[in-house]
Amino acid sequence: MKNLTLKDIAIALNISVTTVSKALKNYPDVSVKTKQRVKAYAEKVNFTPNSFAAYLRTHESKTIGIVIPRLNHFFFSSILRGIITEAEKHEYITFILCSDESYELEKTQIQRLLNKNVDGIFLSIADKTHDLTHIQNIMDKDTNLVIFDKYSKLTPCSSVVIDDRKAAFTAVEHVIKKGKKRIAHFRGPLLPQNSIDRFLGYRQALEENRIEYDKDLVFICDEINDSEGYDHMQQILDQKMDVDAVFAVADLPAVGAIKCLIENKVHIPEEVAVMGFSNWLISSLITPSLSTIDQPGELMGRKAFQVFLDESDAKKRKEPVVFKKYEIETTLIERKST
Amino acid sequence: MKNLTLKDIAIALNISVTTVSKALKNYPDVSVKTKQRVKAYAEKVNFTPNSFAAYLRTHESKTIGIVIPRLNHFFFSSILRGIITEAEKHEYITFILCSDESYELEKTQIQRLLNKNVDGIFLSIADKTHDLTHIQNIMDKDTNLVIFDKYSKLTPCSSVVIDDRKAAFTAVEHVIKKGKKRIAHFRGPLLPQNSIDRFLGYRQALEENRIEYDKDLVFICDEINDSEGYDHMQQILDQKMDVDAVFAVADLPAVGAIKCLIENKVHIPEEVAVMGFSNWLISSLITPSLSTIDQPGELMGRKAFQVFLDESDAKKRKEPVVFKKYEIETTLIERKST
DNA sequence: CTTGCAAACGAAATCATTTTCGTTTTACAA
DNA sequence: TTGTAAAACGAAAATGATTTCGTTTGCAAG
Repeated sequence: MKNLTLKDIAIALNISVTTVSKALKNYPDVSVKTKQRVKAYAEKVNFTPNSFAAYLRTHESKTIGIVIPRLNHFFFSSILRGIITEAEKHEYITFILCSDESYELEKTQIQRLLNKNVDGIFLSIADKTHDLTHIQNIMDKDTNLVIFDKYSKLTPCSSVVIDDRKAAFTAVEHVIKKGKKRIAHFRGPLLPQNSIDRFLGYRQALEENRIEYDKDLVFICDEINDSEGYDHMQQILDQKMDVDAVFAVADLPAVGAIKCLIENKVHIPEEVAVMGFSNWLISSLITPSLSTIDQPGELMGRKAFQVFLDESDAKKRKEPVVFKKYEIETTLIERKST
Repeated sequence: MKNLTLKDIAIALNISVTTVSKALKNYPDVSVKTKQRVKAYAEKVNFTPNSFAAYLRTHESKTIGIVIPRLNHFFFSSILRGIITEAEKHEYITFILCSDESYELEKTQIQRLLNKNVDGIFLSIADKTHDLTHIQNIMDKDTNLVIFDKYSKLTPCSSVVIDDRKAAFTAVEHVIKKGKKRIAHFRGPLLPQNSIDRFLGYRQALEENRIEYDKDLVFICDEINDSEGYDHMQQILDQKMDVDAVFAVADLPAVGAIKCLIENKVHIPEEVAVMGFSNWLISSLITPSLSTIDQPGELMGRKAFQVFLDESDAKKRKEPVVFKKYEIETTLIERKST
């Protein structure tokens, strides 16, 4: 069964293709009677206009694309959900690509989205992304771009992020208020701004509470997973370091640390408290449950789409687009691990 | 900066649009010299053909669509990853939609994909899907369909699944071998075939090991999450039921059960063993770690795409398409909870 | 010098929709 | 009855790539 076209309807009703098209789009120069006839028939035969042909004229694909560094990732999945559901409400449909934290892939995938003439691109840049020529390509093609979570300070576009520094500050201060003074930090890799900012928040919290910063208490997680957290924790225990709390850059390393502490029969939080970051589902399910910072992914996704829509509208009205940085509020979630 | 077209290249090189198109697609009736000239120029100006215009002639969109019931879900994310990465290798790009387990949404989303003229649809049907008219729409439009994980026995298409019954059988037998005899089952809702099959596997394992089936030991999880597992477990403890193991339909309810057991200071696995299903990341991270059945999502996704590709090729060669059911192997993962 | 043929190129149709612009029809006042 | 404006409709161009079918050119054989 081949696809129905305007022509088929036109022949069936013995009118022109033009009139059918206009009737369906409520043009004023079609009589009410004809409109009804056309719409009724289109409904009956379940006609839907061919989006490809439509694009050729309108140059609106009603399509967006998302590039994220990881797919199997609670936080990014939440963002996806936010963008997709919001997009659906506005009749947009979403391509998804995963860069696997690779700059090369990120580049080709963006090119692929541009080739598909998406109306907007949503990007969380990979840890290893160093230059921004691929982003320039998006600009050159005049495609809307919204960056979320992982950003670079240099990108000429709007972004939806959290205040990593402030959130980390809150997290560490919470631990300090619990009476902890020797707080280790499992930080992320050197490159993405997020891990830098969270580290800075950590330092600032120490500083403002007159706790001396000890660089030996900072451990780098090259990959943000549980085993790095486990290993760092084990090292702390092996070396009998004086540590009474850990603030991890994300929930997974924190969970790894907890696993290690349990296996070594160290009491949480009495002997060592553990603080995560992101509020993944897992943080509420482990025992003891993990205190963390809630990073509302779905909300960020929805906001990102709205930003896109606003800029898209502005462009249509030929207004100048001003780039903004939207900071979504995070909240401290206190659980048993602190 | 507007999009480059064949015409732009043609003008620049002072040849016809036809020749440019043919040169880029390696037609034999273009001289080697011209081909080189065209390709070099196209490369230089970073030309990519407009996919919408191409579709209009070829009727191949090089696009696929996935509809899944949940997005923020470890197993489905893995499948996504499998399909997307495999699709990318073959120059396909992927739309994603989420039905939220709603039949209505599933229906409209499939319609949306059909409107976008995707070459193939990958579907895991929602729990609440009862009739299959929307699937008929896919057939009517002669679009390839591959069903994975959640399937219905009635759908006229290929599917990539696991043998839920056998896997559940293996899981329960494992628990029995550990010396357990009073094994409760937290089953899924009544509708999807998976929870039925897992339940049947559970019964079969009991039967073949001469353990009497006790319907009071079967609890239904309407939503497959941790809190239902927690609540059922609490009920078992409150009523002091004679239970020495639990086999849950999925990892989340199993994790809930573990949480409950820990809080009630019941020893795992000595007093009560817990068996999950799916091998979510979380199952290896909690303490005690959860024994489970590994359901290789990414592999299933890759297989699903290959099935699509095969059927797609068969269609192109006008060969008849025979629908097959591919069963992916699952493996028992023994951890501390048993 | 013609004919035949292959190599190289291009005109034009095609895909399905949108939209401009022109034509026909209708309605109503003069 | 005629004139005129508005209402209703349709022809055709345009979107950009693909592909069929011709056309041109050069060259060799007859």
